[in-house]
Amino acid sequence: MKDLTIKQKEFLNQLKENYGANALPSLEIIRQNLGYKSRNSIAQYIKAFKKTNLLEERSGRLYISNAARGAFLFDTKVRAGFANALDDNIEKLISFDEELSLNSPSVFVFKVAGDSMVELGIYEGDYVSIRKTSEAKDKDIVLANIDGIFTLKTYRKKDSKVWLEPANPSYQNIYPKNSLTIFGVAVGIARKF
Amino acid sequence: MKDLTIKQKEFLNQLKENYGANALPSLEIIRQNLGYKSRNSIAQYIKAFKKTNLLEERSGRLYISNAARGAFLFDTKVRAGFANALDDNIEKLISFDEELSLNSPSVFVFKVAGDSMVELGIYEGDYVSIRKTSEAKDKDIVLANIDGIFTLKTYRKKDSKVWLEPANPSYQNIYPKNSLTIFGVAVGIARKF
DNA sequence: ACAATTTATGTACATTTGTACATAATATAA
DNA sequence: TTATATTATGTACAAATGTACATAAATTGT
Repeated sequence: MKDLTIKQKEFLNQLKENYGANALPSLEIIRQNLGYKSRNSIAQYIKAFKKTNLLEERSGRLYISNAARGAFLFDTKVRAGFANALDDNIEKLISFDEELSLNSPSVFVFKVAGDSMVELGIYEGDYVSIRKTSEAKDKDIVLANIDGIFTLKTYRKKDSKVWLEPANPSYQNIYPKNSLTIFGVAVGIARKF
Repeated sequence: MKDLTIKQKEFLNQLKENYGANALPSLEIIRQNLGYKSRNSIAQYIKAFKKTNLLEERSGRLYISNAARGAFLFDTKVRAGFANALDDNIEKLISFDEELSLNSPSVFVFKVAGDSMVELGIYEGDYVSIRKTSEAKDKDIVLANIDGIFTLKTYRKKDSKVWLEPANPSYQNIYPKNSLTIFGVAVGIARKF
C-alpha cells in the first residue's frame, strides 16, 4: 500500500466496501454505484490501480488484488513495535480455506463429537477437514468406519496389524473385528471460540 | 445437484475447472474457452443454470454458486450409510475463512510460538485469527502486550485486578508491572496436520 | 508562485455483449 | 413409435462497454 493519493485510497476503499472479493462490475455500473457523473472517472482510477497491481485480472474479470485485501499473517517473533508491524511488516496473506483444502472437491468437513482426541488438541465442536481417500499411513488421523461405527482416530499400522488409537487415556485402542474402512485423512482443524 | 442432464453436468464441470470461484467471463469468452461455435450454446446453458440456482449473480457478475462448489459440512451423528450421506445428507456449506472472519479488515492471523496455551488446545504452529480491539472480557483469549512483550493468553479480570493466564501448568500468571495493552481477541484457530 | 499532476466531467466511436429468433440434429420421455 | 425437450449452430440487433481524446478545476510538489 504505497504511492496512493488520498483520493485513490478513498476510491479503493469504496471498491472494497462495494465489491470485496467479488469481481468488479462494468465501469458504468461502478460509476452508478459510486455516484460519479462520468464513466471515465472510474476508468482513470482503474487504469492507475492496474499499474500498481492493486487490481488484477482473473478469467477476464477484474478483482481487488490480495495486496489490498485479505488477512495478514504475522510471526510472533515480531514483538516490539507490533502496532507498526500491523501495517508494514506483513509476512504474507493466508486463507484457511486454502490452507485446509476446503475448495478441493475431495475434501469435506465435519464437526467433532466426543473427546477421544483431546490429547492431540482436537476438541468437541472443532471442525475437521477430511480428504477423501481409502489409503492411510501409520499415525495419520483418519475418519474411519470400524465395524459399522464412524470415528475420528489415529490410524496405526505395524507389520500386518491395523488398529485405531484414541488420543485420550480414558479410551482404548480399537481393533477391528470385521471391517475397517478408511473414509479419509484429516487435513487440519479449525475452531471458533 | 439434481435434474441435470449429462451434458449439463459436463458443461458445469467445465465451468468449475475453468473459472472455479471466480466470476464467469462473458458468454463470448466462455464460448472461446470451451470451444463452442455459437455464443448462444453458452447462453442456453447459463439460462438453465440460473433457473436451478447453480449460478448466482453478485455485484453484476455471475458465479458458480456454493450449491455447486465448496466444502460440505457433516455431522458425526451420521454414522451409518455415510457413503450415501456424502452425496445426499449434506448439512450445509462451510468456509473456515468466513467462520473465523479472515475477510474482515480488522482481523489478522499469526502463528503460535510456544506451548503456553496447550491446555486450551492451542499448539505451537497453530494459526490464530485475531480481531483487533483494545477491549476484552474476562476469559477471552487475547493477544496482548504486557510490559513490552507480545503474548497469547487468557485475559482475566476480577474487580479491579487484571492479569494474563496461561493454559499450561508449567507457566505462571502474568501480572502487569507497568502496562497491559490488548491488541486483539482470538476469533479462532486453524491447524494443518 | 508556478509547473506538473490528478481529478472530474464530457463527447465520440468501434467493439463487445446479451438476447431474441430461427433451424436442424440429437436425446429423452411417454 | 411418436412427441417433446435438449443441444448446437447461425443471424441479427439494440444496448452496453472500454477506450481515446478533450477540457477545466483541484491538488500537489518545488
